[in-house]
Amino acid sequence: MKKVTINDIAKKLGVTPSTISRALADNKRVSLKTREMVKKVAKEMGYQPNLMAASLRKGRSDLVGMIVPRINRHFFSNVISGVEEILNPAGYSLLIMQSHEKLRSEVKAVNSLMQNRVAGIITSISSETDDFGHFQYVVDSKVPLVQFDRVSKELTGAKVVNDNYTGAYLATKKLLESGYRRVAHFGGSRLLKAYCERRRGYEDAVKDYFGKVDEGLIMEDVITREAGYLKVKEVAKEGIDAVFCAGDYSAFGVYEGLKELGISISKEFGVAGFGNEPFAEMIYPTLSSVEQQGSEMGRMVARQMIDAINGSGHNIEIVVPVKYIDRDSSGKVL
Amino acid sequence: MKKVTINDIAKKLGVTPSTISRALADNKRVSLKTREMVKKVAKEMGYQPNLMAASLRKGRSDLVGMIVPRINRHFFSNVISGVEEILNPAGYSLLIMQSHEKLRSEVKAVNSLMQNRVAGIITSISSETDDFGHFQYVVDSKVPLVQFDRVSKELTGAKVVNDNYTGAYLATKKLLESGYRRVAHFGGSRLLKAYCERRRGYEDAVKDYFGKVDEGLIMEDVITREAGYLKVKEVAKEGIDAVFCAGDYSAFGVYEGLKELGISISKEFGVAGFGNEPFAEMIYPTLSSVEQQGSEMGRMVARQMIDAINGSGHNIEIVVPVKYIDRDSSGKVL
DNA sequence: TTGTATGCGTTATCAC
DNA sequence: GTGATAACGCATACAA
Repeated sequence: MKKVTINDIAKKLGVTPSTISRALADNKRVSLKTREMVKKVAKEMGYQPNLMAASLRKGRSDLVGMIVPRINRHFFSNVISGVEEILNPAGYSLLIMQSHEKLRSEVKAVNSLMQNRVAGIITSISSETDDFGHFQYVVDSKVPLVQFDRVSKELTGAKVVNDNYTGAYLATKKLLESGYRRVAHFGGSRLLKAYCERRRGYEDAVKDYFGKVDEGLIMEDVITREAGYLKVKEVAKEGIDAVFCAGDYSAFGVYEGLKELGISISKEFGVAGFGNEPFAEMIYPTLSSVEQQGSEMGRMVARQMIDAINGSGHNIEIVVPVKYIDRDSSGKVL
Repeated sequence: MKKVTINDIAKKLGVTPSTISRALADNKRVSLKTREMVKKVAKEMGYQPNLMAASLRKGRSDLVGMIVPRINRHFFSNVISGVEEILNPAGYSLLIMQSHEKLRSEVKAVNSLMQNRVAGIITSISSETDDFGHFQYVVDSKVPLVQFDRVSKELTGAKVVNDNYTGAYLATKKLLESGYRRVAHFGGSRLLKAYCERRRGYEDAVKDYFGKVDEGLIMEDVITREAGYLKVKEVAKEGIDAVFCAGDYSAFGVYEGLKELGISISKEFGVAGFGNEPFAEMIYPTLSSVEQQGSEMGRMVARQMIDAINGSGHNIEIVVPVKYIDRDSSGKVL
């Protein structure tokens, strides 16, 4: 089955390819009658436009590239889903790549996308990335770049981030109001703004409550389940009675450590996480957490991208609200 | 910054575009000296090949399409990850679309991918799909189609599936050996082979143990958390003392129902799931489940696709082994 | 309202 | 070992 082209249709109808091209594009300069006829015949012949040819001709494709650290992370896959929700109906398809948190992969991904002449690139920067040359190249090439979650101030273009600060503030505040006195913070990498913001939220909440913050209660790079487990076993004996974790996985590690120590979560020790992973409401006791609205974020990102592609892009940072979900782990009710 | 083409390089070096094209492709017919020179200059000039042009000319692209029901499902995102792991180094990029379990979206996705002239399509069929015309069209167009997990016998091409049967058999067997006497099955849609296989595994395990299976213990379309919750409340009073669920989410629903009924999981009522979602080992008691090796599956799928693209495709069904993970919910030890 | 001509950037088939 | 030329399928500026 040979692919049918507009030339084939043209021949069949006794007109020229240009007419077919215009008719299929619903160009008003073609009579309605011809347009309908062309579309009918095109369908009958099983015509499928060759988007590569069209893109080559037009100098731009309907492909949008997306680079995320890992696709199989709840948050990222939700964002992807939200992006598709808007981009697909708008006629764009998503070319997805993973950086696996590696700069090298990220650079490769950017090159691959650029070679595919994508209409734009959406990305959440790898945690390892400290050089932005590859993304600068994108910007310099006038290819719209929209960043989300993990963004760099060095790069121009739209940025969409979570309100990490407020989420962290609310989670910490609740722990304090529940009566816990020494609330620690298990944070993430200082290199990523998202984690800095969460730390700031924690600090401000503590400051607003106590007037000052004890730096000794802040531990950085405690972001995995394993790290949370080890760290809580190390510090729980030191009078700490609650912890706001910058991620749900480390919060779960904290659960494991506390259970092993025979310390009752909630009753004796408060815990709050960030991310609202599916398991947060499934574990015992249920984990208070901050929900990042992944798909909502994806939709915002997609809209920014469409604007940028249409030349009406803004160089702004959009803050998507988060939702603090209060559950049992941060109350003293149990 | 105008895009630099092979013509620009040719002009700069005083040779013709053909030579540049050949040199960049490492064609032996051009002298080593020239090849090196061309590559050097190309890099200096910041040349990025235009893959759309190359694809148009060659009649095939380096894009592989992938259609999954939902990207933000643990299993599917793992498969995607595995596929990328193999496909990217091989020079292919993934064009991903979601069907959201809707036939209409699936058809649209197929058309979109075909219009982008993908080199092949990887898919896990939507649960709603009962007509395969769109995929048949792919096959007829000689575009390699590789199916995984949810496959249809009606379509030729490589298929990669989990060993659903054995996983279900082992999970059920363990429940029986733990001493539960009336083990029910909460299954999925009868339309999907994966669920049929799980049901078969359950049935055979029960048959091997009791000599016969009580059809009354099998409930279909109980696959969501909500459904599991409702169904277990409905049947727990009827003497059933264990259930093998075709999915972890319904198993969690069962947990919720049992807790509400004051029935002790494991001690009084055994539960096993399928999928080994991250939460399975985080909930209380830990949930026995069957692990589907998503990324391994993805890698197999990708290899089949590459073979198919290279013309050495096989029309086979590959069964990827699963791993039954025995945890607390299916023992009577607690 | 339709046709003509040209080019998008690349590769492949001839020549030389 | 390199060059000239055509073609992939489509869209558009310009003519008619």
